[in-house]
Amino acid sequence: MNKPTIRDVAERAGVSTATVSRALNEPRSVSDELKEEVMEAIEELNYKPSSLAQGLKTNMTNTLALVITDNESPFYAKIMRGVEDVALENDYSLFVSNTDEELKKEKLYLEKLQDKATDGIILAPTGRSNEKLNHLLEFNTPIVFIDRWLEELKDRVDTVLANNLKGSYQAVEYLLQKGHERIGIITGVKQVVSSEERLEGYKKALKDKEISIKDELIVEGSYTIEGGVNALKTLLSLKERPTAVFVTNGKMTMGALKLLREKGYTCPDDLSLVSFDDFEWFSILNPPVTAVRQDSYEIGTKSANLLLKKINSGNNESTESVFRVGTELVIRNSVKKV
Amino acid sequence: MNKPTIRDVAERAGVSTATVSRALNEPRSVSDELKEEVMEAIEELNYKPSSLAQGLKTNMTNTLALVITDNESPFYAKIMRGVEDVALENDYSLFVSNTDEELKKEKLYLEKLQDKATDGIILAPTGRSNEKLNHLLEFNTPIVFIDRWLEELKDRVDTVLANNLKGSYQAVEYLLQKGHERIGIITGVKQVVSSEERLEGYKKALKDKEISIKDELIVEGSYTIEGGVNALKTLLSLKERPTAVFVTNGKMTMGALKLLREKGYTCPDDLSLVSFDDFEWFSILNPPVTAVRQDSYEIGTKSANLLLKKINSGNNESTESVFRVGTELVIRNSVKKV
DNA sequence: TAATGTCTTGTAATCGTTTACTCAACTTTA
DNA sequence: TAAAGTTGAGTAAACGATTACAAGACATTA
Repeated sequence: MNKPTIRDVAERAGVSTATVSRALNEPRSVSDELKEEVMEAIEELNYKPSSLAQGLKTNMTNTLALVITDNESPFYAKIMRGVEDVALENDYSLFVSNTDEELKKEKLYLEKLQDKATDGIILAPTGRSNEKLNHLLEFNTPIVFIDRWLEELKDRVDTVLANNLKGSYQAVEYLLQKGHERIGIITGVKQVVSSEERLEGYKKALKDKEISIKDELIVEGSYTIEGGVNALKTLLSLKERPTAVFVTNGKMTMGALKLLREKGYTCPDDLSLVSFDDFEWFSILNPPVTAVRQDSYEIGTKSANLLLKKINSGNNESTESVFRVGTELVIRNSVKKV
Repeated sequence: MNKPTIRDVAERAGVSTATVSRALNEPRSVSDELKEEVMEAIEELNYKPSSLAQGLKTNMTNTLALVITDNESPFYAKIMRGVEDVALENDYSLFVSNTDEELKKEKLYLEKLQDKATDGIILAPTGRSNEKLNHLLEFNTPIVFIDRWLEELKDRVDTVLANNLKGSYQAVEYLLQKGHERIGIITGVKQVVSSEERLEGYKKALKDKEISIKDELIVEGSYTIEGGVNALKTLLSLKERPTAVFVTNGKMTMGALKLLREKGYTCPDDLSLVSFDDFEWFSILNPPVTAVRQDSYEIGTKSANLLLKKINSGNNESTESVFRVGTELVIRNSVKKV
């Protein structure tokens, strides 16, 4: 059976297509009798207006896109939830895609989105600028960044992200309170703000306690499990080992814990650990891991609401530009007092 | 700046819109000179054909939809990855939505998809039939089920799912080998095949060893963390406790482990445990959890490929109807010998 | 009663593509 | 050299909605 069109409905109800359209879009302008006839026909045929045709005519598709780096990460999975909930509430559908931190894939997806005529895009940029993004901006597609931003576009695109500096500061401050002074940090992907900010929080906390910052204690883990493993390996091979590490995202924490287990080290006895990102399963680990929780669901809802506001206002200028979402240190048992 | 249309390109290249369209869709039918002119104009304007208009004309949108119950579950997150990878390879975009096991949300999303004119849908049905699904089928939208199916639609819709019975059987067989005889099972959502099959595997393994099946050892956990907690509570409150439990999905395993920790029980000393679903973090738990791994990535790729085949063949009849993906028992340390 | 305004409805153009038809300009063939 | 075939282009009609415009039927007003 073919999908019914507005013409089928019109015919069945004995009215013009204009009347059907009006019955649906501005019900008050149609008489009650006709309205009823129309609705009946719609019901009988299971008619739903074609979004394609509507979109073509109205230039609105009621579609958003979420472009993240990895939907398997609980961090992004929760963000996606937030975005989806807001989208659903406002009757928008959602495209989702993963870039795997690859600029190439980011470009590819943005290009596809250009022609899908998405009403707006929420993007976690991989870090470098790219021409497809500029095309989209030229054509006034509303865009909101999450978790990261691009320096060159900072004044044209709003960003929603956690208060990385504060969260990071709290984590390291906590380690200091517990008596640790030789604290390693495993950092994320270079050129990505969230990563840089977390490093800064670490430095600031140390500085405030007048503890010198040692380059050897700063190791890059590039936000992956493997990276976490290797970075911790490096830290553990230091002549003078750190007594604690601050791991700046959940995936790398997973890697770090894996390595500790393999090497037969126990946490926190041999090494204390605090993680940025708090995953659900942290609480059933042995020991339960102390972590900085960022409210990723809120990053999702906030960015989606922001995007919708832009779409609806038709105003594509950003005013406030950076929106911070709170963090919270969840203290468990992976840090020992020294 | 406004999005350039095919007319803008045609004008700039000094040809008709038909030529532009042909240059893009059947390059051999256009002379090299004109083709070059056209391509140049396209480049200069950053022109991308409007999918909306194309879709309206051709009835193909190059869009798939994935409707799952929970993208935060690693099981579905991996499936999504599989689907996305296949989609990207074939130049399709992907809508994703969560039903939270709610029939109401399932209906809502399916209804939205009807008018978006998605080329095909991959659905993890919540378990009960629904009229929106029937509408879609009436209008010949290709659909593939994953992880579950609906009895009434079994002959009209193909399904891709794990070999639940075998995986389950292996898990319980393993427990039996280790000397356990009083084995509890925490089952999933009722009316859902994957859940029923896992229960059956459990029963079959017991029967084959001529161990009687006790109703009190079968408790429903409805696939949620909370459910896992409560179900295990029930099992532990039995006069005669089981020495092992088989937990039939990863989320409930999380709940079970949570409860054990709270109660101060240790695994496997106080209770052995095997999980259906193998999550990445199982290996860093204490003890690492023995689990049945289902290749969810393959469920994703297989279902997507199947769907694409249906879309391309225009043939919406299902022939084989059920596709099974292998499982594997990953033995770690959560089962002790008795 | 005629003029004016309001309320409903229909007609037809339009959004940006694709594609069935045409047709002119060459090639080929006998 | 004339008939037939091949190529490469353009014209214009869809696809399924929305909406400016027109117009008929009433109600209102002077």
